[in-house]
Amino acid sequence: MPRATAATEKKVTDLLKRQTLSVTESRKRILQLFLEQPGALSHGDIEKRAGGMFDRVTIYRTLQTFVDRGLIHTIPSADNAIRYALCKDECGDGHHRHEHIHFVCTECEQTFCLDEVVTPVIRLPKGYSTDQIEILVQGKCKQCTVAERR
Amino acid sequence: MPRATAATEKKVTDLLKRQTLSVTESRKRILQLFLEQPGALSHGDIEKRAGGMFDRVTIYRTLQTFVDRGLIHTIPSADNAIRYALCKDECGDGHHRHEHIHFVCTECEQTFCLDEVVTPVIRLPKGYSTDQIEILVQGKCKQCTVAERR
DNA sequence: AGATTTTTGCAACTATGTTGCTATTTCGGT
DNA sequence: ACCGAAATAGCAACATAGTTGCAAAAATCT
Repeated sequence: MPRATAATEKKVTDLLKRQTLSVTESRKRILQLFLEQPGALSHGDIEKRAGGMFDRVTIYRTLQTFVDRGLIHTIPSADNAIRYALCKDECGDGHHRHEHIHFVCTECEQTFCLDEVVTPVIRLPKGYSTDQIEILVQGKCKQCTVAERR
Repeated sequence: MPRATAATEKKVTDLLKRQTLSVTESRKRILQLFLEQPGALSHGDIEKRAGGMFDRVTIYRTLQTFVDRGLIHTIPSADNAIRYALCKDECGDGHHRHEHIHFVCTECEQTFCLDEVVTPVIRLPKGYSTDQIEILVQGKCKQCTVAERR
């Protein structure tokens, strides 16, 4: 877990300022963790990777703040461990607009956003209305498929 | 929460025997809870509805057993509360085959299986393979929509 | 730099989920 | 209907996850 370079330091600071959030150590560090790697992170993942640098409560609150401001979004799961991933720029204060699906790899156990796969329209029976659609695909990811062929 | 009639008593007993599970009070009661109402139930829901009749651990283990035997299936959620719903007959020992989507109502907060809505095929990028697809739609359900019009 | 506002860390608490062990219940055979 | 073997339930203890109130510390504004 590399320390922040000047460049990433500036990047996370900018992201926070853009959301009019005060720039604090924990926010910078947690945001950096998301930028450092492609997958989604659970609260527990962050706690481990931050290495006891912050209080658990701070991490909970920071994640909640990021979700509220549209910096990250939640990904449901079947194992009682909500994961969080960075949002693209379209998400703003309290509004999340996600058209992509989420992929859970059974090999590396990572969860990714597949931005290039758009959620299809789901036709519901009469009387039902749709607010939001979440698509969770489980399988083997690209990296793990390649790794296995070797 | 009505006590089991002779008819439902027989029904749950038959369901359990069909899976070669021993017929115990807790299994009968928990299965009955699922049959009594249309929505999905979380562990907590069952604990409440069973009214302290069984130990928490028993409920956890019973749910796990039911999932293993294909009597019920899990539904992921974004609020760290896995829900369980009855399976149709196609699910057997260790194999779950679900083609339906799940609907979460924002009004009544219930989760249902929409058996009539089939999960679409999702085309993934090269290198990814699919084991399972879970579709979670959030919105307002039929009952709540009707209730509001009155 | 100082006042104000926001955020953090701590403590305490609730809820959720797991494991090992023993007592009880269920089931198959008679 | 009863008995022994096997499965299940309950208990205790523990582990993990998430919440709230409050005082100390840090960030922001001017």
